[in-house]
Amino acid sequence: MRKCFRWRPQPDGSYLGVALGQAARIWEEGGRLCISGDPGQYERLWRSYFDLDRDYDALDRMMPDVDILQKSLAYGKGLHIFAQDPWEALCSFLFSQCNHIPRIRSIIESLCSALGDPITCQGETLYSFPSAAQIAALSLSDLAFIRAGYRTEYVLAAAQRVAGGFDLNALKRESSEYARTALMSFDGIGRKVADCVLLCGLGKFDSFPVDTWIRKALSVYSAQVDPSSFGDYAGIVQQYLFYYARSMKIGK
DNA sequence: GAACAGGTGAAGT
DNA sequence: ACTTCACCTGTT
Repeated sequence: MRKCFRWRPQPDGSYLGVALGQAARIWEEGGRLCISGDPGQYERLWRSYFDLDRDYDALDRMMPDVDILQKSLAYGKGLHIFAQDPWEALCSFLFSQCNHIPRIRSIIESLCSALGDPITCQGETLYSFPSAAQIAALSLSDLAFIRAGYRTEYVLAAAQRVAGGFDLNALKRESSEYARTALMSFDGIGRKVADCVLLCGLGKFDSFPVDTWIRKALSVYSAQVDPSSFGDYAGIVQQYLFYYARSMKIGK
């Protein structure tokens, strides 16, 4: 839920969201995750999207005895990294630069509700994330309504490139290094955004995005962390750290 | 109303 | 190679 901007809490405690063109309601019942829809849809979509087959508890045994890492692990217990669509992840993290989470959300929501396809789920209407082609068909001034400032140009240029044939999904099969370099060739994508897309959009769990919160937390606790020592759990460690640092406002 | 926000890229040392 | 700054705009 942390790095995903499209699941909204509902009055009854459940969450409503859209992913990969499908809508669902999710809630917790007796400590277990429940997802609306039929078993076929679960197998096809949600099982991999919510990353339900990974052993997140492996970190309990692997996490070094470093104060802040242990605190983060205890605090964020239960977190999962969602397998977002690469294009949606790319846009979301382009919007995220120098922005607060509520504003990122509102930019994405206005984009989706204006351009996405409507999907009904249990009486609610939600909207899919617009494809690159849908966005590429518009001009910069057409897109002014999303109020994303200078980031709109980045997203429009990326949309034109992806709609023109750049295959983001194909990067899943490449090495993290190759995919990172490819992502950083987009205007407005630097190391941090690229690493977020690697982790949340391309399933590269060795990616460890370093943002201001991670930087501050590590420096306040004067902790030395070598992401590569975590192997394919680096991204999950990063999520624990981020969530803890952000919630505690470490360094503020 | 200034300062800042889950960065980036260009220009300046 | 390291430091500084502008970039759009909503919130604090």
